[in-house]
Amino acid sequence: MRDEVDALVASWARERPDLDLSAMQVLSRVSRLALHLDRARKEAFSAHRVVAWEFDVLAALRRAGPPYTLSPGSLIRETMVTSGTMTNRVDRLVHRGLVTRSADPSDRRGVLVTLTPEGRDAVDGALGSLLDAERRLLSGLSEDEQAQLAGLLRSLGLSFTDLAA
Amino acid sequence: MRDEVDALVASWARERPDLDLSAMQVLSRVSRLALHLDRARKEAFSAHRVVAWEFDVLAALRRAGPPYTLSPGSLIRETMVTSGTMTNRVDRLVHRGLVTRSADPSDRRGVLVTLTPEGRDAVDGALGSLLDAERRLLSGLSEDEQAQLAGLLRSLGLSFTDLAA
DNA sequence: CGAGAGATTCTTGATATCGAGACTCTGTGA
DNA sequence: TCACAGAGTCTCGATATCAAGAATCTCTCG
Repeated sequence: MRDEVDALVASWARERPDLDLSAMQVLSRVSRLALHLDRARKEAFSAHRVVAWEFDVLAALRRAGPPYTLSPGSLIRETMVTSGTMTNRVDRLVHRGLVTRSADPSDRRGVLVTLTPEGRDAVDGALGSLLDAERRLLSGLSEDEQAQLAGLLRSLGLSFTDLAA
Repeated sequence: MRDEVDALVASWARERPDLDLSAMQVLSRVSRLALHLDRARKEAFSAHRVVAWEFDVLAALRRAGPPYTLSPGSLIRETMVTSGTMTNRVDRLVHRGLVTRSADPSDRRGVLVTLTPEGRDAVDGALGSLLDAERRLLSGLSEDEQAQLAGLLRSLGLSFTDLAA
């Protein structure tokens, strides 16, 4: 079976027969899959009145374990966004009652963001729907294939970050 | 070697031992790789004074072959953005002199977007840098592994779009 | 002990996106 | 032929992001 990326590469090959396009076969598929995945996540979250960026923040707090508290700096590192973005996100989550913001008693520069019970319910529900949706999306691959794919993606990601460093 | 996703899954497993997290092993890696890839693309394009969204539009026109002309509707389908976004993109590319906009002689509702020689130079240069960067990012995998990965991603993508339909 | 480098968070302004709806034009069916 | 459903494009308002810099506080080192 041919997919969109095969078509993409074929049209580049027609116009630029001088180039080696093999890298596209892998990396264009990664980008396209990520796009489709974003839409699927959005869909999965909608039943829980949560959008993707909210989930990212709430999930980081949930994963931290009780008392479900992290600094904005930790949240920035976990979610890979800038500090301005995180300030804005925390503001809106406070306004929705899903997290609270309080002063860090041990560092007067610092702030602590804590999940409320409502926030915890929201993230737990959304995670369930997300995992259901993801399993459905992966159902076309056998377990062996899924494991193989996870392994190759791990290798690729590790060599990415090595190159960046 | 462990990566960030192994750590992510491990912390979810600690907090939610009741859930089956295997799907994350594949799909979280896809999302994260796409993020890193976006940054690498941006970097590769910068030498040619092109940003990613500009490349996406110019590349669609370049792939179409002479006379390098497409309708906004075709560009929307190629680049997977909304019509409002495409209007805005074409406006700015016209302003930069990389494309022209003209009336479609055969349909008075229609518009034709055409690559200028400057646009063609820009996209050809950017494509070269992009492919160089992508090959570097993939250099950690053997050719066999790259082919295997491309094949698995193709299967996954095809089953995605089947499910969406 | 005090100065300055660094950490932490927030503010501001520029940018780019989406979604919904407006507008114009095409082409078909009665 | 003429209404009208639908295609194609654009406008507008809401939203979210980033980058750069300001403001505040900590802590090391001379």
